[in-house]
Amino acid sequence: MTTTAPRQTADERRVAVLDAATHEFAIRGLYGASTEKIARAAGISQPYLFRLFGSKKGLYLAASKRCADELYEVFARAAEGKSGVEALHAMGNTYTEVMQDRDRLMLMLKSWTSCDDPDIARHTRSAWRNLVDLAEQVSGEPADVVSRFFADGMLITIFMSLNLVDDPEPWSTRLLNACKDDMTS
Amino acid sequence: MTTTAPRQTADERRVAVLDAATHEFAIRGLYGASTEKIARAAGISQPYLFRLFGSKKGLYLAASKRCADELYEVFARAAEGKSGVEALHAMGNTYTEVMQDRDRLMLMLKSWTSCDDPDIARHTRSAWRNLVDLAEQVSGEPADVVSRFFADGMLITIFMSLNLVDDPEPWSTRLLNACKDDMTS
DNA sequence: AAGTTTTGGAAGTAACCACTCACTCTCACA
DNA sequence: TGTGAGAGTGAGTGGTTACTTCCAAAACTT
Repeated sequence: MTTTAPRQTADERRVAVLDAATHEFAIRGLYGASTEKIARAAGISQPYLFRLFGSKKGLYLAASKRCADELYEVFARAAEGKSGVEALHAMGNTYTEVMQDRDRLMLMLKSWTSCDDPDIARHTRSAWRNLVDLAEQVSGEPADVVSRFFADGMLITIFMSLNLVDDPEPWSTRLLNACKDDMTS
Repeated sequence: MTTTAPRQTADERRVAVLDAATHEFAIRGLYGASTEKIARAAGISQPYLFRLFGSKKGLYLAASKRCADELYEVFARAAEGKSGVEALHAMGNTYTEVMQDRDRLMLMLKSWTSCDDPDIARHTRSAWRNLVDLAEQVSGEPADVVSRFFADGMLITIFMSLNLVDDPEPWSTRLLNACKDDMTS
């Protein structure tokens, strides 16, 4: 008597695959990750993964897109009903929370820096444009304030990827404190 | 009558291999780049590449290290005889010049964001520590000024990798102008 | 001239890769 | 009860990969 695995809809499977893919791509990148490992981690066979997402790059873009969309949503919700620097601070606070999820952090970062693939570059540019538009419109602050918001965000992001937040050094603590002061409340 | 290729010393070859490796790793990253292609681009066979550098990761680290060392040197020379924000501005100006070399830019960025490998992470942290120490000591400015210097640098770097400097959009120009204003002179 | 070191490569090896083909099984519904 | 659509995979396929073994020839040393 063999136990029959419960069936799922394709959409449910897609979510599971995206979760596994986010993890693998975050660690090893587009080229380093293996579709076989992703499929097994999602509990399906490798051929089915290709049926669901077409190609490895298709899967990468889907995972990357989901990440970017979620970040946008979180930002928009955080700033709801706020304006000015108050809105920016709300977004900044949310950002550091969201990026505690290391898979999310590393996948975003990898997409931002893997722009030698034109498809990834196009997606990344549009994700950035959306975020900047949101920050400018919702805050109404001038470019130098918004610029500083994103610049501080980038430094924090790089330092998080280097694990300098959980495992700090004196110099990194100095810089982080300074830029957190004007990014969050 | 076959023309005999002139022999070179191992050190000369190593330089050629590092040049080729910097290019390939910058575009495709540690996992995506092929040692075969790097060897051919450097004008040698693949086995000899492994003799010169031991392993693919060894080569990656060597290329990455050379890049970081050169950046440090360039910074130190730019700030020579200067202090305060003047020193930072000199370093900022040099930075944007140096990073015109896209191979250098992308390889640095890839190292900063490929920290799931402990060896790469260790190297990246120490490179960052050196740069921050230099900026703090040579400028003598407080942490918030130095922090802003690096934060602006990060935003510029990401935007350069996204080609938003050579192929700008209105929103990116706004942000870039704002942060260039207080990073360079 | 003999011997040693160093530069350099031809020819593998074993593992892994993205992706395909042909196929089975389940289940909703007519 | 039968049929068709969607869920799911075993077994490949052709190609690439990092890395090794072993050998050759040039160049330096004595």
